[in-house]
Amino acid sequence: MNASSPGGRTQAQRRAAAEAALLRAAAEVIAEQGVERASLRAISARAGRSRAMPGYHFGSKDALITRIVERGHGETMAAATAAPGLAGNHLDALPGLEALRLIIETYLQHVSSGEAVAERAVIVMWGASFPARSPVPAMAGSDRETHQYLADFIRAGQADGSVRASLDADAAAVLVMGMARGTAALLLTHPGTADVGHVRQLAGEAITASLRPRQDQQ
Amino acid sequence: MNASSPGGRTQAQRRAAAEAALLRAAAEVIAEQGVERASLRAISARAGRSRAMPGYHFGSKDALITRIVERGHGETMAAATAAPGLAGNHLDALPGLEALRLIIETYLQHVSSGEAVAERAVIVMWGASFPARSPVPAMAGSDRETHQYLADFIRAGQADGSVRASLDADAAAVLVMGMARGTAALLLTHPGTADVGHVRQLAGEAITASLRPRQDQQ
Amino acid sequence: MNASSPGGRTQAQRRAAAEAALLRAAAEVIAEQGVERASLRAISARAGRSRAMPGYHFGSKDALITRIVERGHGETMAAATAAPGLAGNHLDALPGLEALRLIIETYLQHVSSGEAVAERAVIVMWGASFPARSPVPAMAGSDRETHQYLADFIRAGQADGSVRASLDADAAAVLVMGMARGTAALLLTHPGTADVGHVRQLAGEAITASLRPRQDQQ
Amino acid sequence: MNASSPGGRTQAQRRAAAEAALLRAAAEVIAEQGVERASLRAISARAGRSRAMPGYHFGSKDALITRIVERGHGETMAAATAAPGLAGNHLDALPGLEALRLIIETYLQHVSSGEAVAERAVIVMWGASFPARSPVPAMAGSDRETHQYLADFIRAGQADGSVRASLDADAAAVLVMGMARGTAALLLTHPGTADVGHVRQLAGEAITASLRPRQDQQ
DNA sequence: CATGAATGAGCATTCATTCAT
DNA sequence: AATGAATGAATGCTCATTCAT
Repeated sequence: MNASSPGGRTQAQRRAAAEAALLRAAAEVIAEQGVERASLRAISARAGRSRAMPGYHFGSKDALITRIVERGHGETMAAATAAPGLAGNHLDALPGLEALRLIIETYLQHVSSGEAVAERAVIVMWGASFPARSPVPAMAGSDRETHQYLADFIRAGQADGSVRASLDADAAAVLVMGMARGTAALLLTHPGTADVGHVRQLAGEAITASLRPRQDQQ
Repeated sequence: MNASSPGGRTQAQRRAAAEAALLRAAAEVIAEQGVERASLRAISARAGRSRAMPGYHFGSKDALITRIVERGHGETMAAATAAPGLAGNHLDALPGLEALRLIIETYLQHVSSGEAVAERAVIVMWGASFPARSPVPAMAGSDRETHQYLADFIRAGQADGSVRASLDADAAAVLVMGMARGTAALLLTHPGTADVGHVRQLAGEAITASLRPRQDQQ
Repeated sequence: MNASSPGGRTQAQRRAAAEAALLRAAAEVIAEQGVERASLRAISARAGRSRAMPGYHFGSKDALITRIVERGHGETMAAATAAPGLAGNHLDALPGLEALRLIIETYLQHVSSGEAVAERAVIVMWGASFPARSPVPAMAGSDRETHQYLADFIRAGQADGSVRASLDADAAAVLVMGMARGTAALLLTHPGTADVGHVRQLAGEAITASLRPRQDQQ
Repeated sequence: MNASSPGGRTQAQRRAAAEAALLRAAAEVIAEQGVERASLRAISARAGRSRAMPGYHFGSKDALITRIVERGHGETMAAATAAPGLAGNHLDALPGLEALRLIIETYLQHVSSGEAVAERAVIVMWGASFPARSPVPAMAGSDRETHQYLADFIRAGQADGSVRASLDADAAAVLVMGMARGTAALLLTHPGTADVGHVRQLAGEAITASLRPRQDQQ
């Protein structure tokens, strides 16, 4: 765009690179120290930039946090959608209950892999949002989106018969989301307590067994 | 003890009352503002005491937090044990799976009631313990105790036949605990999203359906 | 005095014992930590008494400090007077210059012995009195007494011919006192730097050589 | 460096000016109130800066104190080297004993002049270093340097014959340094007690008379 | 476009002191 | 006579933010 950028990298590109470096550093520091303890100084230092960069690029710490929340939400959604068990199929092609189980198992697998810094940061920020006056207001919206995302799959499952029609879709979504986030948090904070694969499989079974139409029981 | 205190309030009683007031106030402020934002000033003010009291009674903020964690852990255990559905029976008299379901349902009921300040504070502190370097080190021990408590019921269920013998008791305990804490957190942070009773019932069904011996499937 | 003290120890004796224990503990803590860092809590703890005892017995920290200053001053004077080289004679029987030299050498010997807690505390409090607004106001009076004590010996020496008549007795007293206190402080803070005996002997020679009547010059 | 600063005050200059103002203010407050009573608030206020500046420029109070110690040490050395009696000559050109006497007399003159804020601060910090656990750890190194500086002159005097060869140079250095610091402290804390000129002259005579080779005695 | 100097608010903690017992 | 509970003031320090360069 700007003809004055000689090296082939436009200013917009440099700006985007700087922001990406800051966001990555922020996610790392947040995952390590928590939202409140993650100082802009530490984030700037880890990103190798000057202390004023966060304010310059994002305006305030709250705005930076909001960006991290959105970014982590997006990455989590993308990772869930790109489930390894899909084999090219789209998630919507599966029965609702199967899609739900696959999403949760993929999520637990992904989070526990140790590579998902953004997802870990999201869990940390989720934890920080528990107080009544949350210092991460952006988390509320992200949570609502996640809830709707899961509830929609449950309703789809009720439509296609894979999910029991009589149950409250919102309550089921709260259960599924709470189970996924809660077990993920425990797996991260208490790594050696249980085998990740077993937990993941059990989580899938719990979803399937509790949401499917009643077969044998009356 | 001291005969010179005629009014019925000994110094030990006054001290205990002051500590109780501080602990109650601390739990409230933590539930409202979070662990880091809960300043000793605010806690003292809410307890109606001077700013130096937390330091005088507990030595440091960390020690106060530890006390709150222990207290909340104890109250949670007591509330779970005193389940309303027990009707005088002891928890150990039930089959392991039934006891587990009762504990979790009681917990969710209790937390959502709005009266359980200590339990809500525990959830908030649990959320604060998600970063790799947790500012609530005492939470780790409390979590481990809770895990063992649940795992023991699961193993008891495997012994009495109410829980599938082939599953990993630790993995199951992680799932149950994660589900309970995670759904409780969601119910607290997003109150109107789903009906508490439905979520509680679904949680119980998820536990029962996923841990009981397989009946129909193969 | 009080007939209600059964054990043979009167209340006045018990009071004196408590005060002595507090004063000894205070001198120790002051020698270790300095005047400002010597908290009444630490002093009480070292004396094995309750935290309110200093205030009860001395009224305030300043008053306690004043008592320590007076006590240390007295002990220093007593130690200087009981010089080991006197062999029964009284200090006043010696020529003024010789008495002065003996006082200083005894003082340096005594302070460096490691047993003189009160004297070390006096040096520490002397150091604390260097700021323009001293937190040890009692030190000024003690210093003045010491100055007069030394100046009197110098004037006596001028009268008996052992000290040069032409010199300013006050200036000489400042020099002698500064030399004694300053070298004592250095010996205490930098123990291994020089041999105590050499320093003590040199100090004596410096006093003798600079204050005696001129023999060879002119 | 930066061409965009037209007014002649670069950022580096502003930083240096701010640090100098803080150091000067710190020396003043320390000389007045002592090291422990010299709060960063008071220092900032006297420097006309905000309360966060000491932390920003020096990191901690200890680091600031260390800077003051080094600065005062340097100024003291510079003042001693630039003795008014030198008349262009270098200090090393004099006999060792003469140089030593000149250094001490210059020091006493300089300190008593009332203009030497840094030197007075050094004396105050020296006094604060008397406790066994000194709150001014940087003073130890500064003292050692001063000791070596003086001991080297004494050894040079022994080499050139102006100082008695048989004496312990380290012991003599302790005596000279203790005398200088001690008398300076007394002159500052008890201004009217003795004439500064007399004390200074007597100090010089004491050094000369006690360190020179014995002429008449024996 | 980007930096670092500078600020004011807030934090946990320690202290000498006072008071009821 | 003696204790420990309780207080308000003060301290060093960290932080997000703003501003001149």
